[in-house]
Amino acid sequence: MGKCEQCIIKQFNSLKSLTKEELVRISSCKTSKTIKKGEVIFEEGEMLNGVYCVKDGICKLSKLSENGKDQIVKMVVKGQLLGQRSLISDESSNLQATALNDMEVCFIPKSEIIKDLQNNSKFSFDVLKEMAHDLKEADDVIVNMAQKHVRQRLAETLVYIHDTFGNNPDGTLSILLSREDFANIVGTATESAIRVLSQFKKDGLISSVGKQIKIENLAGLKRVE
Amino acid sequence: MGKCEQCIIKQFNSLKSLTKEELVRISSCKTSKTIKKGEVIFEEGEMLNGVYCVKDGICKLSKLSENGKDQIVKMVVKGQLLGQRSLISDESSNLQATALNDMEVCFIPKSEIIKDLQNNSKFSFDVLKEMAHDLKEADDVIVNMAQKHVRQRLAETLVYIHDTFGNNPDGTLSILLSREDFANIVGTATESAIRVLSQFKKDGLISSVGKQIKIENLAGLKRVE
DNA sequence: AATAAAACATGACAAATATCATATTTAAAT
DNA sequence: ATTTAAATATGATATTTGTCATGTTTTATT
Repeated sequence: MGKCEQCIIKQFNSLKSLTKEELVRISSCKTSKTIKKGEVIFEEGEMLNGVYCVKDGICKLSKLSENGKDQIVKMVVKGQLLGQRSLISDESSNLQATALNDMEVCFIPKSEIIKDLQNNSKFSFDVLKEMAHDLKEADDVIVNMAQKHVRQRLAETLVYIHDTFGNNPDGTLSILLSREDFANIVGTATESAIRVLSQFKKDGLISSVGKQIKIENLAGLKRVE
Repeated sequence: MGKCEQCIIKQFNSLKSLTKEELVRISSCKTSKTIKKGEVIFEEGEMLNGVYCVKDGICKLSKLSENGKDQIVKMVVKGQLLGQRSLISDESSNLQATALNDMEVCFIPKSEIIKDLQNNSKFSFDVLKEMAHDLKEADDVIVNMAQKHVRQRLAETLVYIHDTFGNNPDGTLSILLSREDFANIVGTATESAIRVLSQFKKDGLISSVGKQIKIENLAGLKRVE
């Protein structure tokens, strides 16, 4: 099993602020897991006893609404941590995590993380900064949900995925999402998401083959109202 | 001017985790301010060089959307802190803070707070916990905005205000909001908010005299779909 | 007290979105 | 390779919500 001290993934998250000694200690008690596409990593309401460090793959964080729809709140990719919030507030998870493709993750037990949060102020300040950033993003999503149309939210989602998660050599978005996933990000009916994407295609803003989507006119997408 | 060590307000927020020495130090550099109803405490995009501790009154945190509407993201009442997020991520404020009634606040300079965040791990863990809680609330709001109807969101807002901020001896909600404020919380047109509130009144769920709103049927409001 | 300005209220209509029905295509399973 | 199931697509229609117009009430100002 890999050693945390030597793992390059940590430089992308707050674990980079741990000392070598702390990393060695964490390395000795962490466990590696492979998670298959579609598998649930943890459920809404589940008590987490640790955090996951995503070494490879992508997952969605979603919450089931009373109307039976799953609202996707955030996506977590390679390099990021999963489950910190629940761990810190010592509550059961508010969201469900589901793998969007095959994943490699390391699980670090709660007790170890808490120990470091209490002793290493650089680490805890780093976690704090990440949380502050997440909160800002969440506030922005609230405003978008409340004030923008489905068309606009979907256009912005495409731009966001393009800018944040990058794309394949052929220019297609690196993340494969079903139309239903898009609907659940934007907060609309699947049919509506399909309709809007079809329209974007007709308008030459995107092209698509199956789930593979390519942005053809980024500036145009940004102008969608 | 009051002394932080003796101030009872701090027990409601993370400042309670500061040592007596830290509180004395902060007390010596804080400034008290009175803010009139309707006054802006800080604007969107403004760089904050400190946090506010709310001694009395209530304010709204909002963000201007491109369509010209002000989305209210959160309300901050007596006992809570204001501006921590921007301070921690070292960015300009993402939201505007506006007093909903006359307020008493203490302003604590950034340098003092940062010093304590770095040296007092109990304090920083406490701030972290509060932030984690805010993030959870924000995620819930996202789901509600995306999946529920205006009627339902407004009913839940009334219940939330009732449960969180309490009510006056006569049973009316302790926070006075205009119909426009309600619309800006729920993310709808002012006319729609007015219509829905009128309907709630007809249905006997609430009663109202001007801005004074009284919940007449809490269980009924919770059942609104 | 008179006037002006907000805030509140409501109708009529338009736009956005959801829902239901039903093909068609694509992927999965035997 | 065939069958089955799931995902995508699109039309028709209903519901929700927004916008504009206009009137009334409340609050603020002189």
